[in-house]
Amino acid sequence: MAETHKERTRARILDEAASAMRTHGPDGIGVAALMKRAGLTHGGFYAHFSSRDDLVAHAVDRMFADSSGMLARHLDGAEPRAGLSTLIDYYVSDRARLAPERGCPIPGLAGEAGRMPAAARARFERGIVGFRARIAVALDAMGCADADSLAASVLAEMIGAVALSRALTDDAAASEILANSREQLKKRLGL
Amino acid sequence: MAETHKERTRARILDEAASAMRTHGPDGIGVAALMKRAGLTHGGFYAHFSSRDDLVAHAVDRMFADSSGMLARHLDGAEPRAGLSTLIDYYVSDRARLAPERGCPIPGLAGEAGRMPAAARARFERGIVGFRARIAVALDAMGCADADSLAASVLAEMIGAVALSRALTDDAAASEILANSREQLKKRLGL
DNA sequence: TGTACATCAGTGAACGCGCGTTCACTGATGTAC
DNA sequence: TGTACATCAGTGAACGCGCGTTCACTGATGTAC
Repeated sequence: MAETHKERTRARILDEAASAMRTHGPDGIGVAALMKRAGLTHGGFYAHFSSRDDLVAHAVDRMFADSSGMLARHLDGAEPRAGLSTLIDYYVSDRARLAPERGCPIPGLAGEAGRMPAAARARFERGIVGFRARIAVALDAMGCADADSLAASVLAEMIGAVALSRALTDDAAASEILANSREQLKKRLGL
Repeated sequence: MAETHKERTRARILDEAASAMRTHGPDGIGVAALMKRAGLTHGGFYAHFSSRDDLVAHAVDRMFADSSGMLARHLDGAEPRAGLSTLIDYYVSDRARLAPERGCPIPGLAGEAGRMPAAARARFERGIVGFRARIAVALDAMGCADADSLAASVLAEMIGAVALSRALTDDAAASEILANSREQLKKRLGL
């Protein structure tokens, strides 16, 4: 069935919310500013979401939907070693560091996930668990004995490196952190 | 010289601010609530800090002072392998996961560091660089060839694992993430 | 095909509230003589 | 040692502002006949 006008509007609001929240955090954008970005007035917000908390929860889903598509593009149907290698290069990168408004929300928001409203937090958790599982599947296909445990460790370094690099103001130092972790990650995995 | 009454009061405000901000983020506590926690009324705040941004900057310093003391306790004067091993066990732990209000601010705040006011961000960056350097010194003393690069990678996994574990609501899963990373980190470093 | 009407996405003014900040004031403390 | 006075940490009322939320209304859209 075709997407209705209302569904398209809602998607537009969610896109803007996901983008703003990845950059500025869950409290980083207000209802009025968000609706303005979506080309609407603030009063109309409540035709689409029951409250701001409701928006945050759905925005988290929206962010992980993007993230999941990115994982699929690298891992699905690819040879596992090659897939993981390109995933690491893509994820632990200056592109990711410099464009927090797009891509995976974990590096920017993991620290605040515990303070999110309950519904948003639960969806964030689901996103993390899913990400880790995708990596574990690839490691398992590579013949890793402790794929699950290693997947968690790899995810931790990936998101830790991106988060650290974003916290630095020195561009060269930030870039170097990422290069280090790409190298160390691939070395650990024998890629 | 003895600490004056005013200095003691200021330290009390900073302690409360550091504790609240580690848990609730830089915007997580207001001036009024903070001063109440310190046993004062909100108007007195401006006798100690020129603005809320000024407070945040000094609170970041306060957090890293605690963190630096913790590093010194584990690494200074200890055999480097033993020091790093106990540091990893202490840092990547359920204790750290469950008590974000104390200890190192990096896992909880790295994602938001980029959005902090400039002065706070600069201090946060200094804290990260210092932490990494302490680990690098220990790795170098162990005879590591690429101590600097490895130190960044290790720090990334340490803070990534703690951040991930705090984002999970499932206690067992959160605890397991930490156990995984402790094991993987020590394995990588040959500890 | 053309008119009448119901629906409902979106408008924009208004609300109560908590925020950071200001400021005239208080009252305890410590120095001067 | 005792009194007079200056200092200044802390008080508490008030400010303007932006927030999330509500609500009476508008006007374009699509269906019924």
